[in-house]
Amino acid sequence: MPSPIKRPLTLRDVSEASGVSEMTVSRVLRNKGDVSTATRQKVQDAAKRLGYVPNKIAGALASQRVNLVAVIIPSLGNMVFPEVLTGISETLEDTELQPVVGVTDYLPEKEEKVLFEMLSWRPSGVIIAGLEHSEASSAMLRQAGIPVVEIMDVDGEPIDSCVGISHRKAGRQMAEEIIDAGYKRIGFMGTKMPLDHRARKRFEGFTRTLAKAGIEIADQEFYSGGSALAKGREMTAKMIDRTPDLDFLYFSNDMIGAGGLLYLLERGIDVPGQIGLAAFNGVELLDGLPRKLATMDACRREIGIKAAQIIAARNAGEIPPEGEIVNLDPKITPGDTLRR
Amino acid sequence: MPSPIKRPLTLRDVSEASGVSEMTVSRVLRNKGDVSTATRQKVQDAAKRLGYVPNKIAGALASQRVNLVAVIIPSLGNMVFPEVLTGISETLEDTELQPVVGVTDYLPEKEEKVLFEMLSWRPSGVIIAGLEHSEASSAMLRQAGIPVVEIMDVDGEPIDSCVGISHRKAGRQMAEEIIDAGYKRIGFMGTKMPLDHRARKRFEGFTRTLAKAGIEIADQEFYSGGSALAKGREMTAKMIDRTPDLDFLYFSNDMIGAGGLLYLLERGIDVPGQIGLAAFNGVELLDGLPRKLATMDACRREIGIKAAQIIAARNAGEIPPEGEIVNLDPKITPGDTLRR
DNA sequence: GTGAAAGCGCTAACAA
DNA sequence: TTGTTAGCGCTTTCAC
Repeated sequence: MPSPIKRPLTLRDVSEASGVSEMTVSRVLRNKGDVSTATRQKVQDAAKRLGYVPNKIAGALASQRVNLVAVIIPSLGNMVFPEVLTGISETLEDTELQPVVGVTDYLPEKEEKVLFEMLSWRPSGVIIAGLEHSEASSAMLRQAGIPVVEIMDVDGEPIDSCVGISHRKAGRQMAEEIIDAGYKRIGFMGTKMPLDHRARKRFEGFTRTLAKAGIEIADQEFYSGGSALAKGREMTAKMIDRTPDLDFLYFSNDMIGAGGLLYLLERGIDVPGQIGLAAFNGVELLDGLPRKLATMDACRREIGIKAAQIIAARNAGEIPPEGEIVNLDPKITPGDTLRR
Repeated sequence: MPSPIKRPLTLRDVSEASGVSEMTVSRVLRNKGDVSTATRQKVQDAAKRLGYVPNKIAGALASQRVNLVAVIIPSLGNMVFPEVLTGISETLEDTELQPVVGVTDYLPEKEEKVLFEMLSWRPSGVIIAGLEHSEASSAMLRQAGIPVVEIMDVDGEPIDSCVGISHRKAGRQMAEEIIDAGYKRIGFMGTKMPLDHRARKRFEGFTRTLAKAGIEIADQEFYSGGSALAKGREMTAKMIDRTPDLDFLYFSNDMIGAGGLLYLLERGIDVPGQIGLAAFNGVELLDGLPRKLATMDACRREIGIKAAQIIAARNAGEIPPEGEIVNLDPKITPGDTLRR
């Protein structure tokens, strides 16, 4: 049993316990430089026996290298972001880099705070959601002198690199699909979030394309807070009540779309005969629904993977520090709530 | 526009730019000690103008204090854990502490790795899910010399403090409820995860209580991977096909429960008349379902809040470093899938 | 293959 | 109120 020392152990403790100089102990513990098998063994034994945990703070300060990647996202409650994180983690697992997550709750001030906080740990790179940042945040990112990858969106001016989809195009594509299918009286439901720029861009792309075809949104409804599934249900009820001649509902996310779908089916409304439905995101959840909701894949895992690859490559010095723009292609899943 | 310096700025830069000693600059930037308003102003101006971001690595090393709390959870995809995180974040927001999340994927080896990694940053405390850890992990936690709070579960021997519910009791309570309602032919569906000890304990509490009433699980089914909603649907279909005389289905989580519910309703089966249903977790999602699924609240936010409070109090030296055990009481939400 | 010395950028403790 | 000195625990560099 290891001795119950309260003060955290230092290299020196291992050095003394093994009779090897601190420097050599350090080398063994980092697998750096040539060390004879004998001393290596002595050191490893001692370290293990004592339960030594190296102090990264000191290591980072001395080496001027911190193998952390700051990942800044708006929320963890959305499922969309955990999926991006999965892609990032998977990719970084093959490197010495480690992701550290910060959450902004879609608030620019909080983004600023979180960013400042993370940069003060001198990470090797930053992956941050969105292209819209406050003056201060942009300045910090630019000054940081480390690779920065803005993700999820490509509609705008990246600071450095950028991996995502065009949400304007996503909105446009869905609108085209709906127009092609012959729907005319279209209702929209979304979140009451002026700061969710991606949702806003999708909406813009959507309405503009409809407008070009001479169609205007016939009704719309926004929500905030609460269970998205329940909100989708409620909003749908309200909307088809208020505007009974709607023949299509476009939801800004899958969860409210699922709520709407469940409600319509319960009411015995023919989907997609009487009313067509589409949403956005392509979350796994949808697989279990009674009918497959038309949606659009936002390439979340791919975004995470690509972003992490960019950081890793830059960190390894493989890529000249140049901005790279990766514009992924969101694909429509027609499902069976969109008549053909 | 700030000058485009590539080397990160140091205190010294601010000191030179403001004509104030490094030490006083440090004081201003940390709001520590008395500094005249004049110098304070000078320093703040200079820091802002240069875009100085303090180096926490150096600060932490010098002060021997790191205001980080390591939070170690099995997964981010489960919604349960983001909710715990929310409670933790909220609570720590009022302090100088910051949560840092690590994910284990329910793998003990990964837990060990993540723990080692996090401890090497010398955090001020650890919040870790579960009471079951490898020898090495337990040793690290014990040796760390910082407050450790094990969360989600109280059925076992905590290393230090512990906040959670008794999953055995949760299983027992649900079994009692079902027995009281007069159900006799009970099917169980859960995850194929020998390492999810909490699910295991719930199952044990459940079956034992049934056994005491002379009831045995009539059928069971386990899944892994994929969309939980879809799996719930599939498993339910398979099970009521295989064992048509079942009058109750108990699901180990709400998502598969929801899938089962949707399936049964679609098939036109009377719930809870012909078949009763219950699940576990009390996730918000359930609010939007056609029928309210009976479930049990696992007090997730509360657990996060309480755990963070313990760490914060210990960190502030308010509480003698003694193990505290908080046994929360999970409450049954009967919903309307359990006949009375 | 191994060790000694000199910092990394900041803060504690003390002095002025 | 302000400044000086001496590290924090490690790694870099260079000598052996």
